[in-house]
Amino acid sequence: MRRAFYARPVLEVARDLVGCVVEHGGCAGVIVETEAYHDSEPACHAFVGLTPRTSTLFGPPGVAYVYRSYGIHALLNAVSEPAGIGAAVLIRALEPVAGVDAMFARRGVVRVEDLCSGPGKLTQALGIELTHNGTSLASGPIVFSPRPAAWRGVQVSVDRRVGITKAVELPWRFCAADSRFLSRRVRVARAA
DNA sequence: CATGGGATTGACT
DNA sequence: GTCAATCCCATGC
Repeated sequence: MRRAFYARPVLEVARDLVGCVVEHGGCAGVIVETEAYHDSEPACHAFVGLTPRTSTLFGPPGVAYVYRSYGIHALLNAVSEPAGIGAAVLIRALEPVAGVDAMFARRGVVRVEDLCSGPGKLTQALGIELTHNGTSLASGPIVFSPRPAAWRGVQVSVDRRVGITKAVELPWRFCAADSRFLSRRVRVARAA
């Protein structure tokens, strides 16, 4: 997708990225789970303002923001909203569609459901590293492309974000309904 | 310069 | 269900 796709409200970008394709390292997968982050809320790294770490988030949209989580995992985000606004979409899970053998080799698991069903898993499966921070999602090496025809009308479920301690109430997680490749099940809304 | 806290995962009880 | 691994960076002295 071009830059204009990402230069929109991050909630729209997060929803619209479900069903799109991510390619890297000879592998590809369809995005089945995303989360939105915005500098107006404390769960977002950009909440603290412009620092060396957050400069990617405040930069131009359509760029990869990759950072290390828990000292171990690289997490992939798509910088969104116009430059000057710190916002990004976290890619949390993929349905593997190409290069599955390479994914198994990188992951060392036996079930296809374990390849990309989490934000740290999918970066390992695709060989995405911290050095990809700041690279264009249009020209690569990580490339995002529009929904294949079969995903054009995908049903998207909404849920609260996973693994955060602040702004936990915001319904900013978007999942392909009924996908078996999610990092966790969508929590069904409880009756009031 | 020292400290502390994670947008997680996998191994283990 | 619990818990440690491990590193980047924001913050505070």
